[in-house]
Amino acid sequence: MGEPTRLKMIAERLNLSESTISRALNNYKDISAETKTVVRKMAEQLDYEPNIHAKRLASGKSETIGYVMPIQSNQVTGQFINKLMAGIAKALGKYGWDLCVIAPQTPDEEIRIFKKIARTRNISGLVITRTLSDDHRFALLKRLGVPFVSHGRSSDSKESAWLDVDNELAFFEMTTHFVKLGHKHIAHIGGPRDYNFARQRKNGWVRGLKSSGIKAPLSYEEMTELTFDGGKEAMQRLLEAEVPPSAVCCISDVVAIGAMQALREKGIRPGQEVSIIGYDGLELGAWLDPPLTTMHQPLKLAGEKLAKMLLNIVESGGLPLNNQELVRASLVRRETANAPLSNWPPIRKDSGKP
Amino acid sequence: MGEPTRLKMIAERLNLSESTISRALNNYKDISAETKTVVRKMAEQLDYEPNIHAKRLASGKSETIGYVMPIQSNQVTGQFINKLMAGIAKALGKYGWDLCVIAPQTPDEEIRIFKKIARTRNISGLVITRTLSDDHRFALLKRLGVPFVSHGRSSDSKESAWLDVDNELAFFEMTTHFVKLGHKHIAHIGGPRDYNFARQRKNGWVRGLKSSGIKAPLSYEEMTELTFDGGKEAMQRLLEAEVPPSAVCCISDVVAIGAMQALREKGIRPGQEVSIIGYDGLELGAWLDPPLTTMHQPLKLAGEKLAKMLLNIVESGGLPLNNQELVRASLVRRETANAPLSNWPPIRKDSGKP
DNA sequence: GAGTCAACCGAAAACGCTTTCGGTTATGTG
DNA sequence: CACATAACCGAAAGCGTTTTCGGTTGACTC
Repeated sequence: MGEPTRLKMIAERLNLSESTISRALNNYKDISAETKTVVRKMAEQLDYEPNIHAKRLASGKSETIGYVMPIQSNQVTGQFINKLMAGIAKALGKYGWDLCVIAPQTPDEEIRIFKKIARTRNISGLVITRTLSDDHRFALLKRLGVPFVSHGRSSDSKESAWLDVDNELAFFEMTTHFVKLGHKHIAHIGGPRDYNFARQRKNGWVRGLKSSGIKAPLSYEEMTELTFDGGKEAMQRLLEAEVPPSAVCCISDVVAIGAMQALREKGIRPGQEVSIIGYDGLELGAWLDPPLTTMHQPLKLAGEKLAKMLLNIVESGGLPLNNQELVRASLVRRETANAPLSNWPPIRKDSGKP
Repeated sequence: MGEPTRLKMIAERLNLSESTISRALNNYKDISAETKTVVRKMAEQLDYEPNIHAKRLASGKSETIGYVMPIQSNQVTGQFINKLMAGIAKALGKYGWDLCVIAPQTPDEEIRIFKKIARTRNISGLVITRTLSDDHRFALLKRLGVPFVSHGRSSDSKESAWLDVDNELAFFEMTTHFVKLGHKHIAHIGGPRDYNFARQRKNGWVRGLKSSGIKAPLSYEEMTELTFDGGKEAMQRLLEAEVPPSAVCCISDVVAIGAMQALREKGIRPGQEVSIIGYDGLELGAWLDPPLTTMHQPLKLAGEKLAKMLLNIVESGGLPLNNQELVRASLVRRETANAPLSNWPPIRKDSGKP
C-alpha cells in the first residue's frame, strides 16, 4: 500500500505550509476560499486521511463516544442493545467519530471505568441505558465532568441530557385500551422499582385505571424480574387472586411471554379468558401462539438521536438541559388483547360470596 | 479533578528521566528490577494513566479492534451479536484494548471502511461474522494487510484465523437424533447457500441421512431466508410434499419458530405429528408453546476466544494458521422433538398409491 | 504618503508518549 | 592495571497533528 499520505506531502506539493493545509482542511476562516479548494482537491487526490491519533493528541479531543453495555445482559434485551447501537454507530459514522463498547463486568468495575475516563479523557462522552430510579451514575458522571446522555430518565436526570419513552403515557394507553375493550379486571405485572421505567409504567397503569373509574385490588399489582420466569410466576400469583384479572398489562414482552406460559399451563387461553399486552414491540411476538399484542418504540432512531444529542453537547457546547426528548410508543395490535369473555372471571368456590 | 498525572511528573519526583519511566512501566529489560518497582509504586500512587493518544501515536499501534456489525441486522440475531460482543469486550478489557463498533450501512461502505482502516491503521484488527461461502472480505482484508479473525469459515479461510462451530457435526447429530427417535421422513429447512454455515448444516443433514440408510426426496430440502416468515413459508411447502415429513431440521431457531406457526395454522401440532429441532439455543425457545428443542453454542465464550486470537496475531505475531478452532454445539432437549406418530405421514388422497 | 486594518499565511511550539543511540558506571578478564 | 563487557539509564529525536503568535501583503483612510 505504500506510505499513507501525510499533511506534509500535501504541503510540499502545493508549496504551502503544513499549518495552512491543516487549517484549510478544518475550514478555518483565515484561509482564502481559493486555497481551501486547492488543498481539498489535492487531499482528495492523494487519498489523504488524517492520522487520528496525532489529531486526537494535538487537539485533546478523542472523537470517541462510549456505550455502556448493561451489565446483566443475560436477558433477551438482545434486540434492544443492537438496534440502539446500530443507530448510534450510524449517526457517529457521519462525523467520523468512533463508538466504543464498554462492558463492565460488575458495578464496581463500572465506577472504576468512569473514573478512568474522567482522568484520561480518552472518551468524549457516554451513552448509558437501563437507568435506575435512583441511579448513582448520574451524580457520579456529573461530578467527574464526563458528558453523557441516558436512554431513560432517573430521579437525578433533571439537568442532564436524556431520551426517554413516555412510559407512563404508554401504559396509560395500554390500560385504557383494555377498558375500551370492556375489561374491568385489569392487573399489572411490573418490574423492580429500581428501574425508573418500572415506576413510570406502573404509574401509567394506575392513572389509566383511575381515569376510567376502575378500582383494582392490591393483589392486581404484581412485581417481578424482567425475565420469562419472572413473568410466569407473577401470572401464577395473579391467577390465585380472589377474582382473577381478565386483562394484564405486562412491563415487557419477555415478561408477557412468561405470563402466557403460566396461562397455558392452567388451560387458560391468552387473549380469551385473559388478555395480555406486552411492551417492547419485539418482532418475535408476532410469531407466538397467539401473537402478542404489544407496544413499540423505535430503537434505532433512538440511538441516532442519542448520538446527536451527545455530539451536540461535547462538540457544540450544547446544554444538557436542551437535550431532553420524550418520544411516544405505539400500540401494535395482534391477538392477545380482546374483549373479555362473559364467563370470566370465574366465581371462586371458596369466595366469600353466597 | 486537577491535571492528570503525566510521565514527566513521575520522572521529576523520582529524579529519573521520562524515558526510564516509560521503559520501566513497559517492562523493558534494560531497566533494573529495583527501579521498576519504585516507578510502579509511584505511578500507582499518583494514579497515573498514560495518555492513550500519545501512546498510540508514538508507538504506531492503535490497541483497538473493530467488530463489524452484520449489515442487515433486522433479524433476531440480537442475542447473537450482543453475547459475542460482550465476550470480545471482556477479553480486550483485560489488556486495556478498546472495542470499536463498525456499522456499515451497505456492502460498499463496508469495503470503503476496510480500505480506510488499511490506510490509516487506526484499528489493529477486525472481527467479522456472518461469513459467506464465497466471502470477498477474506481476500480483501488479506490483500489490505488488515489482521482479522472470523466467526465462521469460508471457502477462503484456509489460511486465516477463525472460530467456528462444527455445523456439519451439529446437524449430523440433529438428524441422527431424529433417527433414534424412530423418524424416517426427515426434512431440512436450510438457508441461503451464500452463507457458509448454511452449506455446512445442509451437509450435516445429508450425511446424517446417509449414515442411517435413509433416503429423502428432493422436496425435503427446503431453503429460505433466515427469518420467521421464511421458516413459515418453507414449512408450508414441505407440507405439500407427496409424503410430508415427520421431522424437520431447521437451520435456526427463528426459522423453526416460523415453521411451527405454519404447522399450527394447519392444525398440526409441533412435536406430535411433526417434530422440529432448531439451532442457536435461544432462551426464548424454552417459552414457546411447545418449548423448542434446539442446539446451543456458547457465544460469549466464542467472543472471548475470538478476541484472544486476534490479540495473539496482532500482538504476539501469531500466525493465523495457528488460530483456528472448531467448537461443538450441544443438543438442548425440550418438547418439539418426539417419536413419530403412527398415523403420520398421512396417505394423500391424491397420491398415486391404490 | 504615513498609518490602519483586514486578509492570508508560515514558523514553531505544543500534545505526551516511545524508541534509538550513546554514555556512564560497575563488573569481570587477561 | 588496562580493557572489554554488561547492566542501566539519559538525551533527544521522532510520531503527525493542532494552534498560537506574528509577519507580509495589499487595500483603504485621512
